[in-house]
This record gives sequence, structure tokens and C-alpha cells, in this order.
Amino acid sequence: MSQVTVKDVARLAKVSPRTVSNVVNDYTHVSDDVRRRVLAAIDELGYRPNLIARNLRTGRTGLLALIVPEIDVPYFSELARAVIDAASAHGYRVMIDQTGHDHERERQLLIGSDRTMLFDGILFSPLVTQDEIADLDSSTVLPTILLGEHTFTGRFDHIAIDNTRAAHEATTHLVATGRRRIAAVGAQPRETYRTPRQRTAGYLSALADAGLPLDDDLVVPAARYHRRDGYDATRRLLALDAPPDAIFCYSDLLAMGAMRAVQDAGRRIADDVAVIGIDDIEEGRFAIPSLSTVALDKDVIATRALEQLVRRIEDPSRPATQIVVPHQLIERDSTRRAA
Amino acid sequence: MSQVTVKDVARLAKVSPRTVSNVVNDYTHVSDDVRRRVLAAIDELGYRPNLIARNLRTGRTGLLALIVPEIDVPYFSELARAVIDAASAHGYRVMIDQTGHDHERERQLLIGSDRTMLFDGILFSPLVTQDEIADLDSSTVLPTILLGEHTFTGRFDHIAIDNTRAAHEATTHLVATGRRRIAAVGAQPRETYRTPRQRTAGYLSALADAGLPLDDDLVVPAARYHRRDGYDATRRLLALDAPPDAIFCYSDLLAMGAMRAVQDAGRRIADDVAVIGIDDIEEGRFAIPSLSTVALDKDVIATRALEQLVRRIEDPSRPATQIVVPHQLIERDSTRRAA
DNA sequence: TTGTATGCGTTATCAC
DNA sequence: GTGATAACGCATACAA
Repeated sequence: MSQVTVKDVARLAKVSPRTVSNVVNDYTHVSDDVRRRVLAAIDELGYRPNLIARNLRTGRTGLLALIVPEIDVPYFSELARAVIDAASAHGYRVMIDQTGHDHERERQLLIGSDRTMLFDGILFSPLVTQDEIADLDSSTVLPTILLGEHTFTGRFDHIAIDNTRAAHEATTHLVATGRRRIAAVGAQPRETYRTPRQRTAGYLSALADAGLPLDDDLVVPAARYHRRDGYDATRRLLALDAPPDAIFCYSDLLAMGAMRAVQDAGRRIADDVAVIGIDDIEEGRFAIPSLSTVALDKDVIATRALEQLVRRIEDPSRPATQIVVPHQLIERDSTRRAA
Repeated sequence: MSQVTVKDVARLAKVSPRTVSNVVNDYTHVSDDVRRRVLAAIDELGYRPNLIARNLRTGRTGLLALIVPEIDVPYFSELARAVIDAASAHGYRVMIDQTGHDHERERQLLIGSDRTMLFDGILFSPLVTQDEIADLDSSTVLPTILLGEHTFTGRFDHIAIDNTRAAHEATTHLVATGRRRIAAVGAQPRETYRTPRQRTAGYLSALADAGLPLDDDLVVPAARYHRRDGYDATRRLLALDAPPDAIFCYSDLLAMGAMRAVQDAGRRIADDVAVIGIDDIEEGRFAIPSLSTVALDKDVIATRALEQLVRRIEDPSRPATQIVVPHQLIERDSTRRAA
């Protein structure tokens, strides 16, 4: 583990450190002879450039931080995969931080209170983001891009999803298959977050468009978006005097729990109670029955996010932009009645 | 983004940079008065220590690399969560690299050919590790710990699972529920990897112990361990003249695909064809039907791994150790016949 | 094309 | 208990 430095290489190759550096970074044209000598010396000594030193000098680390609530939630792990791959294509590596649904932690990470000086940029994908991030002074912050599900504030670059429309389409699909008592699972207990609010808005407007009445009992909050939360909410729904004939879940993971709850209650998924989610995680494609959903293309989100973030790193003063990525309704068995 | 340095703080607080550093790192006893002044200056200037510089000086980065084949495979994302949390408890942050099943990439990352100088240590969780890593000269390598599923080579610290016994228990469970034609899904096409080889060994010995004959047709390879691979393998099994009445999958994800294939073939899971996996991913607990499995405790793996890795970082010369974490058979509905 | 010298921001060695 | 200064390894301005 003893450090071999440029100096050692330079000494062995009988050149200056400068030349070694030039060879390593293929800078200006170095004579083939010298290059060969340097390369040989590097090889012999097993020289490995010290990234930390290089980074101190250049001010860049080649490291991005991806901040998600929980990496083991499939939506985020699938997103992480796409982000890591996209970052790799731009020469960056990705560190993952989990906020664990802790707002204060989210804020801390976003303003880089901690040790964030290590990163060239931040990809921030909060499950629940408060309006207050809009109040952050983005000029003091590292190049940052918000992923998914938020309203454009004009302060941060931002890859958005049209939550309201996505929720509207999901609900309308349930209406189109003949459902009349459609529940919504995933509203937030406190109405402080944008994403669930938008999804609730889409749900409500779809009901209105279909001329269906709103029954407050059918709008069930979920503190988190885990399978367990979807399960518990659905158990409560099915215990109602007038249970729903369809459930729109604000995430696929909620929907997985919802399907299981319908099953455990002895009702038939799709025939008795249709279930639809949002996200299009792979798990839903193989579920029994397969889960209808509104697909969010994580590859597109990641690709566009990296393009944008790299641009901002190169030019921190450019104005913030918003990119809206499309979504797509995918009908599968969980909303399809038996023939 | 302009850097505020210790010097700026020192100037404002009218002390030396040394003192500022002492305050920041709670070193030697600084007088309360001075400490207060320094803290006030830090606050006023919004000073944030530059980690890169600190790291250059100390030789530590506080960063670990977690290397997995694919982060969006639930076993690995659940493991990553546990690792990130455990690392955080030790003051480390975690960067994630994906090898994408590329052996050469795995090797490169392991020997730190690239820019690995950035990390204080490596947690390496290959899906498929070749014997050849045993040939690596561990002395030239960063502190490294191998996670799960390998044979102890004496070169690297190593958190192991008793694959042979786990597979034996899974198979024996199927025997105990009255199955006689038990298939195995997940053997590797080329017998170069240890984990699947060990699992196959456990399967075979369980058959032998039960006095059941081996039918080569029932041992099906899977190139990867995705749902799709389990699905395809199972379709082939069910198309046999004498299809199996139970399927032991080498991972839960394979088993999820297997269950779906049984369903699609119009057979009943558990009653006609029992399915069991290994891993105990959360997805299996909510699946319809719930998936029997052999649980590997990822929290224990992560916790022990970090203890061990931190020890090695502090003392690189200590001998390599192997820790075997226990596993546990969990019976759920996918192997339970209807009453 | 290559060599010399300086500084990135921090911590550590030495004095005081 | 605190202040000045060197050094970590690299990249680059400047000089040759």
C-alpha cells in the first residue's frame, strides 16, 4: 500500500514529474521514446495516480451523490441502476445516500451541510419533498438535479413527471373497465408533500370527469409506500360496509401489498377488486396476477438527468430547466376481468 | 461555491489555522472562549471542511465501495441498504459499483486497477466468483471483504454462507412435504462458479439422503438469476413428459419467475408444483402465494462485514478471517398443500 | 517538447 | 493551549 508517486516514476524514467503527468493524462504530444520510457516505469513501479490529490488540484472528484429515501424500494433500486449506468457513461461514479424518510436529513443532504464537498453534483430523488426546498438558496448549493415527481420551482434543474395526469389516467382506466367505487391509497396523512397531493388531484378530477361521487372513506393515507402500507390500507378498505371495487395505489409497491390483501380477504383480484399502481417495477410484471400500472421510464429519467447535471457542473450559472418525461398506462391482469 | 478555508476562519476568529482545525476535529482542549469565537466565525462564513484536502492529508476518504452485479436485484438492493446503514454507523459512506456479470470487470474492480485509490475499503459481493480470485495477491489490494457465498481461500476476509447446507435443507423440506420429482433451477451452464456448484451439491446430497433418484432433466441451468430466467427454466421443466412436482430455485428471484410460470401453465403452485427459493427477499413475503425460502440475514451479513472491514482498515496486516452467518428455512404457502 | 516551481486545503510537527 | 510551517500527490503557469 505504500504510495508510488509521480516523482518515483519520473526518477526511474529520468524525466520530470511534469512529463509523467502529461503521459498519464495524454496531454500535449510527448515523444514516443519518452512516452515508452514513462509507461515502462509506471508499469514497473505499479504506479496508480492518487485520485484524491488529483481531485484536490482540479476541484473535481468524478463522484456524484444519489440521494433516495431507501435503496431497497424497487423503484429506487431500478432508478439507481439506471443512474449508475448513465453516470458511468459520463465518467462519473455514484455514491448512494439514504434519507430514510427523514426530512431533516433530506434537507441536510441537499444543502450539503455535511461532508458533501466530496461530490461534483447531486441527484436528489426524494419520495416526499416539501415545498420548503423551494426556499433553499440554490446558489450556495452543489450542482443539483431533482428527480421525478415535483413541481418546478425555477431554482433547481428538475426531471418531472406529470403526476396529476398519470393519476388521472390510472383512475380513468379503472372507470373504463366498469369500476364505480374506486379507492385511492397513498395520500399523505399531512398534506405537506407535492407528489401525493398531485396524485390525489388527478384521482379526484378523474372521478369528477366520470361523474362518480367522491367517498372520503375511499381515500386512504399511507405513511410510507411499502408493501405493508398498501396491505394495511387495503384491509381497512375491504372491511368497509361498502368496500371498493377498485384500488388506485400511488406506487406499485403499495399495489403489491394491496393485491395480497385482496387475496387474503378471499376476494378475487381484478374480478372483484381491480388494482393499479404507478412506477412499472419489474416485480409487477411477474406478479400473480400481473400488475397494471402507469410506467415511468427510469432509463429516460436517468439519461436526461445526467445530461442536465453534467451541463450544470460545466456551467453552474445556467438557468434551471425542467424536463418532463412521459408516462404510459400499461394494462395487465390486475385490472382485467376474466373472460 | 467559492471555497471558504480554514485560513478565512482563522483570520476572522483571530486565531491560527491550527486552532480552527483543532476545534473542528475536537482535538486537544481548546479554551472555551477561543472555541466559541471559532465556531462563530465558522457559522458566519459558512465554512465547510474540504474533504478532499483532509483526505489527501490523512490518507483516508471515509468512502467504501460496494461492488455488486446489479443493484436492482432485490437481494443486492436489500444487502446494499444494510451495508449503507452499517457503514454509516462506522462513519463511512458507500459508493456502489455494478459489474453487470462481467468477470473481467469484477477482476478489475477487485484489484483496484482503476481509480480505486479513492476508497478506504471494498465490500465485494459477486453473484458469481471464480476460483481465480483466490490467486490474487491480496497484499497489493485495498482492504477487501467478500460477502456471501464463497469458499474461504485464506486470502480475503470473508462473510460466508453454508450454501451446501442451505440447499440441502431446502430440498429436504420439499421431500418432507411429499414431493418426489424435485427439480433444481440455477446451476451454471459452465461449472466455474462456486455458489451454484455448492447449491447443486446440497441438492444432490439431499436427494441421496431421501433415497430419491437423480433425473438429469430436472437440473436446469440459469445464466442469470432474474425472474425471467426462472420463468423460462420452469416452462421447460413443465413441458417435460414427466414434469417435476417441486422446484428448488437457487435464488428467490428465480423462484418468483418459477411461480409465475407454474401459474401460466395452468398448474397450481404448492398443490401441483411446490416452489422454494433462497434469500428471503421481501417480495417473496408478499407474493401470491407467499414464497418459502431459506433466509440469509442481510443485516447480520452487513454488520459483521463492517466490523471486520473496519478492523482490517485499521490493521491491514491482520490475518484473513472467515465468518459464517447462519441461515434459516422459512416455510410459506408456496410449499404448503391446501388443507 | 519538457523541466521548475507553486498551490490546492488540510492536518501534523515543531516550537512557544 | 496556541501559532507558524511543512507536507500530502498532483496539475499547471511559466520558463526553457
